[in-house]
Amino acid sequence: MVESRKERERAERGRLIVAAARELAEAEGWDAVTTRKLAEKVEYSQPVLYSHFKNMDAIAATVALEGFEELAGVLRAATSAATTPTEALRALARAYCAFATEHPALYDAMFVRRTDLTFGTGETPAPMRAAFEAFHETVEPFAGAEHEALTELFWSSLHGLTTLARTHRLRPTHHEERLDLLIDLITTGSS
Amino acid sequence: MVESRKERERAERGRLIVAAARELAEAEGWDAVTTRKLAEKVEYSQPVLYSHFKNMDAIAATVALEGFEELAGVLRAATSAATTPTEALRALARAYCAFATEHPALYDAMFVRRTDLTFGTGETPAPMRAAFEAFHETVEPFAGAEHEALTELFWSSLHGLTTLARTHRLRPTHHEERLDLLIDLITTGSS
DNA sequence: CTAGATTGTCTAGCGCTGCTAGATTCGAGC
DNA sequence: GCTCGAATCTAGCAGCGCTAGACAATCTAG
Repeated sequence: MVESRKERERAERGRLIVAAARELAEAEGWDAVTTRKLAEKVEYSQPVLYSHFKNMDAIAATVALEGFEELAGVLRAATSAATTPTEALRALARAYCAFATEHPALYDAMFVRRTDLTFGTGETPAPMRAAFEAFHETVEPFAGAEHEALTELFWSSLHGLTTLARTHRLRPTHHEERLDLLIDLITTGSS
Repeated sequence: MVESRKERERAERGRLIVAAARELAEAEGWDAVTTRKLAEKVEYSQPVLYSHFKNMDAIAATVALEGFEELAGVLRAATSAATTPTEALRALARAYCAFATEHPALYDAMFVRRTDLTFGTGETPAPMRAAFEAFHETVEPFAGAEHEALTELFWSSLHGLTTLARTHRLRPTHHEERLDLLIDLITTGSS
């Protein structure tokens, strides 16, 4: 069928656009991801971008979704290798920070840039829920009734550590020490 | 002396620019703070802005510095009213989050926007050191050798909580619960 | 195999941005 | 009142997100 071939080619070009946006963002930051540069990179004119996505923010949101899938995988891999709950917690924290450090632009799209991706509602996309679920499960052995709150707190703390460290607002040499301290507080916590 | 009058008027206009930028940012977000709008607001042409500041980022940085002064004052006031270390810690956390909530654009300039303000070095401006110092002192009763790290961690956790909450990435109804949990972890911590 | 319709793509342009060179106006000192 | 330097503005550059309308490629029907 001609239609299905066209559909496939079109989808392929959509993926090409997202990949180009991600590459450009990781290489030069999101400020450098302009419609003109992006169009040039995929070797089409600017209007083509708008036949695939509503606007630039939608492209960034798609990149973010890709990031959530990868993050969920990375977190799963990290915790599944651990043999004790504390080890799992530490592995999760390290994996999360490593992910943020290795893919700063991706992390920006996921957690820093303004986005209309909805968190914590029924419409939250599956990859986002999966990533959050990894936190939820790993924190479980250390939580009581406040399980949900501890999950959010742990995630928030890691988010704060990574973002402040990345923008040179924390001493760059003491990352491990801060992380160990966080793990320590949670594992020897009050619950 | 004529020169000193000119100097005064010039300084006054500088303050006017910063105030206008802050107002505009709080009212419509930093995206709306453009050189043209800013120039119109202070009733001068755009080039005048550049005779006071190197560029728009420098204006935002000056707004940020103003924010650090205010934050330091707010934190001092909050902790000084407390009678126990735990109360002080809780008051600090609440004051910090309240500050971030009440002045979102100011908070952005201080902690989210890319800036060339240097943290944690010898050249760090006094207001920034003062704000950090409030954290440092309040955390002290709960810290051992890792005093510095705990300060950074506590600050990072609050930063993570506020930024994620503000961008609708956390359940909006459970802010207090998360905050209490953080205080609980630190006060009953391992040290 | 060609004619016409449809789909896809591009060119050109709008109104905006940060920033600046060069013209112009203002005001102090004589 | 005039001159000269400083202060300020006008006008413009290059680039931004985004889109209308022109054009080209492709499919369908005769």
